[in-house]
Amino acid sequence: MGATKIRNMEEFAAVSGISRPTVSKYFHDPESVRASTRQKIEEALARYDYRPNIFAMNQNRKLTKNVGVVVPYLADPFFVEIARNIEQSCIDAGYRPTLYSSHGQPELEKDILDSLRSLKPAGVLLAPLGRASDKSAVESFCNDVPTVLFDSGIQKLGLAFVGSDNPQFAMLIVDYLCRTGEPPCFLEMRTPSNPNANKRREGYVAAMERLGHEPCIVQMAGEGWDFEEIGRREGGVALDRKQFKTNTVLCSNDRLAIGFLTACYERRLRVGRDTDCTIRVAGQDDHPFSRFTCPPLTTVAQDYDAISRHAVKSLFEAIEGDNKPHETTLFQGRLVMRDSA
Amino acid sequence: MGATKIRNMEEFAAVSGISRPTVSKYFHDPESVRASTRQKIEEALARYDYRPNIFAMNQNRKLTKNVGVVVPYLADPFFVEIARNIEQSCIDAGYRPTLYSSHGQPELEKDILDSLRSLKPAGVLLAPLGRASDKSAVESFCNDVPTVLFDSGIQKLGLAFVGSDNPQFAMLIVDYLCRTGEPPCFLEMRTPSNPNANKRREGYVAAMERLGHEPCIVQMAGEGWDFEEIGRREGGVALDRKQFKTNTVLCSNDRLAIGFLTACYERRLRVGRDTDCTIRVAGQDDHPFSRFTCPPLTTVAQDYDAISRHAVKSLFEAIEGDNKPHETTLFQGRLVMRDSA
DNA sequence: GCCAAAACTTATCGCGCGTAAAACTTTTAT
DNA sequence: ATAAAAGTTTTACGCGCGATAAGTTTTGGC
Repeated sequence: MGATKIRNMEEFAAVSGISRPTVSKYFHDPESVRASTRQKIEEALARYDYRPNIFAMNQNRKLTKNVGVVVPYLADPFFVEIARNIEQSCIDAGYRPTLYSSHGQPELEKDILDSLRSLKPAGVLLAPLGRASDKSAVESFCNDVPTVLFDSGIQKLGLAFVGSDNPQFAMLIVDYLCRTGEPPCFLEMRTPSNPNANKRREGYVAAMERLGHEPCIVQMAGEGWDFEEIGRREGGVALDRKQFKTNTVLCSNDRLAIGFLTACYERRLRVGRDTDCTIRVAGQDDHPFSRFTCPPLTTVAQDYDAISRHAVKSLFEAIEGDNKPHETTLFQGRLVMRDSA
Repeated sequence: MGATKIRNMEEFAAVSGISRPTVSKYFHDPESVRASTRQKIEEALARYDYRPNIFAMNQNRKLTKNVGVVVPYLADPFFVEIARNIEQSCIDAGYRPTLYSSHGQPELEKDILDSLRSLKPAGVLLAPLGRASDKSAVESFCNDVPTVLFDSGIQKLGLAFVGSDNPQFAMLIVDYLCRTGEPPCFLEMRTPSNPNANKRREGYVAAMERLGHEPCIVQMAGEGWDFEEIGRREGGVALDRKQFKTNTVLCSNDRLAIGFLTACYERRLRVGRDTDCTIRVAGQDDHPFSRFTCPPLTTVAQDYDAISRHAVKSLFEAIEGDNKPHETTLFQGRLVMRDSA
């Protein structure tokens, strides 16, 4: 450590024996300067630990190194997992990710996009609220800022969409459930926040028809993102009303399933595939907690890793010039057999 | 909307009929200008929707309006809940919160603090990793940036510490468990990441001794933040080894309890307070999922709301000049009786 | 209506860096 | 060896705003 403190790039350039514009170039892209120059700068960097003023940098740069990551509901560990992967990929690529959660509130989502604009981000990875999103706000945002949508797509907005092949999810697990017992009923919210729910229902219906079974869809009342509570309360109502025509229930997602398992427990129904069980329950997503429900939840795993990796890749390709048309990438689910079905 | 686009404060001042320095003053604090002036500016604001360049603002201001919020592990919905409250309080106070998660990695925590420095935040709300934190890094950060610690305190670092009265948590639930059945054994990790765990153990021991029972502490192997899996795997080992001297297990926190419930399920142990149950399990925290375990988990609720509210309040008081000495504020827990104990 | 205080205007500087142009130096290719 | 290419230095300007000083207008209390 040098004793003198470096106050700005001018001073740092002086102690490293390089001119300021070249130093500036170095910070923009270390590879863009000659190796001998780079070495000089890095030696000075080690001795004085100077760091460019981030505000002054971003003020004049057309494009900052900021990347916004927006998820609809951070209380869902699924999104935390995705966010963690995305953040890491961004850092590795030399960008500064910032995480935002809409917390299920459309107003907040709008505010986030609004304040994100003023950060002049190089790009944004956005998982929109879905049905509740202010479409025109999202659309105008996508027009202004390079944005890749993930998890839940809105029309063909943004540079690309990366998500899961939801119909395949449903088909995969319907297949499994039919092979191993009675065909499943489908439990979902009447007005799901997330458009993926519709794809999953359609996948369920298609799979059932293909296998020659009549679909049985049970829809629950309730709004918002409090899925577990809705699954418990309204799923319980459905149980009491005997709305399930078979002993097998496929939930639209794991969080509903977790709540529904509680409803079953409250009614002393044994859940599982053993002979002494009266009901089978399955979910979709492989929520981090599904491993720990009682019984552990059989489900279809989203490929968190592939989704986050590909979303980041798409964004950076677009930022760095590749002018591709809008592309939708969907990843397959993987069956996770546990004890609940 | 006016047709002409406003490029900077100069132009905006022109269309609003006010001088630039006064407009600047307005954006710094709307109350600091005359009502008639404020009205003129706000009318122009409605017509032209100009927003000051955030980078130029922060470059010259001694203090930005940025507030950093750092949590150790976002995959734990407890921290999401706290973060959500804190974010809202900051926004209401006119600040810009930014959320970071250390994701259980000490290196990442250090990086976050490092990059936070360069954002010149007005203040930071930090829930450190705890035992794994780089103490000297946290200390030097606290010396440079107004920081309020929460959840897990490190010595007397920072402006203040806001958390839960952990000994009281343990006493509260030990009391309850003893009143309603056999005295509890205490299940925890051998090397807990979080210093709160030690306080809880001490509270447990004190409460047991006060009630004339011999403490029984079962410690589990395992490192990291994967509490549920540790509770399941190592809790299961403890069950198999019959390490619990009574039929009641108090877990150091809810996430361990959630995993431990799975371990019980795997061994076909009925958990609860009914006569046909063989084991009672309780947790501490009132994790958002505890309502949905099977059986629902009896626990001690952290006062999320009070903690987040008071942490933000402490920070803003300190920022706005009150030069108080370091103050520790602990909130009481509330017993949440469910079916597991 | 007077007068001091408060609020505003005008003018000017500085922040730390990006960026561009022109002259210069080093490296690479022929 | 020579020319071309690539990298570097010097010089200079601009970004959008914060901050300040000196002068002008408005306000509110009497």
